[in-house]
Amino acid sequence: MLTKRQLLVLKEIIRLFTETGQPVGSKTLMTELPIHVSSATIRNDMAALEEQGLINKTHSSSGRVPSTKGYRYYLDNLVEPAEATPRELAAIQQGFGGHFYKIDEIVAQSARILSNLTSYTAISLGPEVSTIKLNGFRLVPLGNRQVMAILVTSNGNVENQLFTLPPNVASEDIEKAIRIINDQLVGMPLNQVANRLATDVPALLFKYLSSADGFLDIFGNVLRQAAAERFYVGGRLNLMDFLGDADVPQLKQLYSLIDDENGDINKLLGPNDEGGVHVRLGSELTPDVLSNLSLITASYSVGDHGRGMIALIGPTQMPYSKMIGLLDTFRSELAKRLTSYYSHFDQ
Amino acid sequence: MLTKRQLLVLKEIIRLFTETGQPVGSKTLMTELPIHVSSATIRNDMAALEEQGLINKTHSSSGRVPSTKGYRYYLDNLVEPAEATPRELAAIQQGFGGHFYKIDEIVAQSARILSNLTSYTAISLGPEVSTIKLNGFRLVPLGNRQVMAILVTSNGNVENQLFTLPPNVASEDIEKAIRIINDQLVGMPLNQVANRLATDVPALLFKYLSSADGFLDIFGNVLRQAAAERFYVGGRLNLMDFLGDADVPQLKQLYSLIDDENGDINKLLGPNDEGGVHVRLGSELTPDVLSNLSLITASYSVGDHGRGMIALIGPTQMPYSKMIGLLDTFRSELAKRLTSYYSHFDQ
DNA sequence: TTTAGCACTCAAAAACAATGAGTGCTAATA
DNA sequence: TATTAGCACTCATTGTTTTTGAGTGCTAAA
Repeated sequence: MLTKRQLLVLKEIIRLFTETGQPVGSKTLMTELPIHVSSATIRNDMAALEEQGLINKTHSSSGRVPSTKGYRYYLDNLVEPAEATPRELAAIQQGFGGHFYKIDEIVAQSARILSNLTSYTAISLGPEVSTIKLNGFRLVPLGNRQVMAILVTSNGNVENQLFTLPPNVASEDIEKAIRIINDQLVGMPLNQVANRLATDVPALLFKYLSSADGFLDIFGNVLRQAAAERFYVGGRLNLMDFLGDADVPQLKQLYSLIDDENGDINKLLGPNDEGGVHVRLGSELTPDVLSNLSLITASYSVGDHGRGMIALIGPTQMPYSKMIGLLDTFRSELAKRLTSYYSHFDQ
Repeated sequence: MLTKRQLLVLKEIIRLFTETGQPVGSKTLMTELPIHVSSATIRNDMAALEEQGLINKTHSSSGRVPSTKGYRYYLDNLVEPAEATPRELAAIQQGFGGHFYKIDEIVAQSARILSNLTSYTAISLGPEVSTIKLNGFRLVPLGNRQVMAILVTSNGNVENQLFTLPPNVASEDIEKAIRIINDQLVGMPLNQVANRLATDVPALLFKYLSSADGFLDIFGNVLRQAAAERFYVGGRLNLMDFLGDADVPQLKQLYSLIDDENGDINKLLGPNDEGGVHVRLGSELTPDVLSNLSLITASYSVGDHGRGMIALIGPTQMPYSKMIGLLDTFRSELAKRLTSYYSHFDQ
């Protein structure tokens, strides 16, 4: 349908537009293209490309700009991912170099590294498995009726929360509660634990304890924390650089979207079922705020510790070949780092 | 030096400019002022005010705008703080109504409430005392060589950090270390503890333990966390509303300033020695990014639990009388809430 | 199929005019 | 002496017109 030269023209338009941000005209293309044809010939090709909806004019006598459809075609057929440079690889590895005590620290760090590397905004979603189990639950009395609740999961995650006991709670009651929890629930997947907490566990506790209410709340709370899907954003401020000059209202909307801790981030990122690097842009993106942006996602797997996802928000005119290659390298480095982290808990 | 009518004119210019954001002309003033004089008379007064540098023209034939000096004069001599409305008071009290397990939760909440109430950006700095003492230090083993370090201070603050033991650490060593720490340091002000941690404590530990290095790191870390001055920002996004349309670079600078967790926030807020509500604006503010903004600070004291501070960043043309009154009410409500919180630890 | 040539389009910049809110000054007035 | 009416003047803002130039589509020749 499209000739080889026309594809070359499309590719070049995307390259130049990405570089300069300006519509690309036939004369410019004539000097930039590796082949030697006149500007009139290129104009004919451009007319064909426009016919297909792959490029657009900003006004009747302007140069051309790639359309969403054009980018889509480019991404599906033409783009050649560029390897990450040694310098980039080194930056990634150095970023992951330190010692981490929690998965979340690694995940947060991954968002920082990626945003630094790209100058875009990165969102990192840690690996998640439905098979995480409850490894233990403690209450550490700290004096003054303050107690710290600590929940440990099979993947080495630790959640804690401080709370204050009601005045009338007996300390043997606490110990009993702890014993019951640990006897009954340890070794069970977290979602099952949550289930039982909603069904038979309360009765069980009430059988032995005088007042189990506050206790249940706390346990439920920490459990929810442990099961919650957390994500980390790196390079928040970068949005301001690439998001159109002065579109402050859009900026604000975007930040609310990103900062919304309890909002469903998956709605934004999409499912992370398949491996590989995916790009969605413009009208392909669901919340309308993103309509002039581009979202690159890459999922990775950490053995049987589940799949995570890392995403990049940037302008539509991204250097895709570079970014796709970089993200591909990045996700495998991140997976490597997480695997090494988990190896402590696998013996 | 200035006549009564001139002051009235200044006050009215500030009121109108705050309301409309537009330069105020002599005709407008004529209709708005409570007294009846001609626009020419007002023009003469305006000339006098301009002579003093209290108001400015934006161009040679424009209306007048209050200068920084004009605002300063207004704040020092003319402003009449307005009482917080019952509705505002109710909002504050409702915001502080819930149960809090940590001081920091209250402080963070205070920033949220204040920013909601004002639509500006609020910074809240919790009460800080040099007399906080170390109440205890624990290490809770969690399995897999993971340990949670917990530090409790005399004001009920609890800091914790997760870490992993090196493979060769004996558990009796840990207990010994804990015992030494608690015997030697509990009851001592945090800064003294930090001091001793830098001087004689290491030797002490090394005397009894084979390897105390990682252990010291952890303790030092948690101690630093406990002693750190933390602040909370509410209504971050509001900056975008009142900071000039489209001055994205300034926005970005401001956010870096505010988000900088380890930066010295006191440099921004100034000392909180005196009580009362203070306003600084324009060129009176030190980081230049703030030069077209206004910063209202209010400090409060929570008995012998030290002094805290709450601040508001907004546009220079704020409704000062309202804001000053509101902040005054707010700080006393916050102090009340904190006092009630601390009362648990005072018996 | 490609290309030279040319008329045509239109955003952007520049030049110009009109409007009107607001000023400073002067001279008359209370 | 303080106030005011009157008037010429200034200048940001808005609207209009012109000019420019990059870029296009089309036609006819190579």
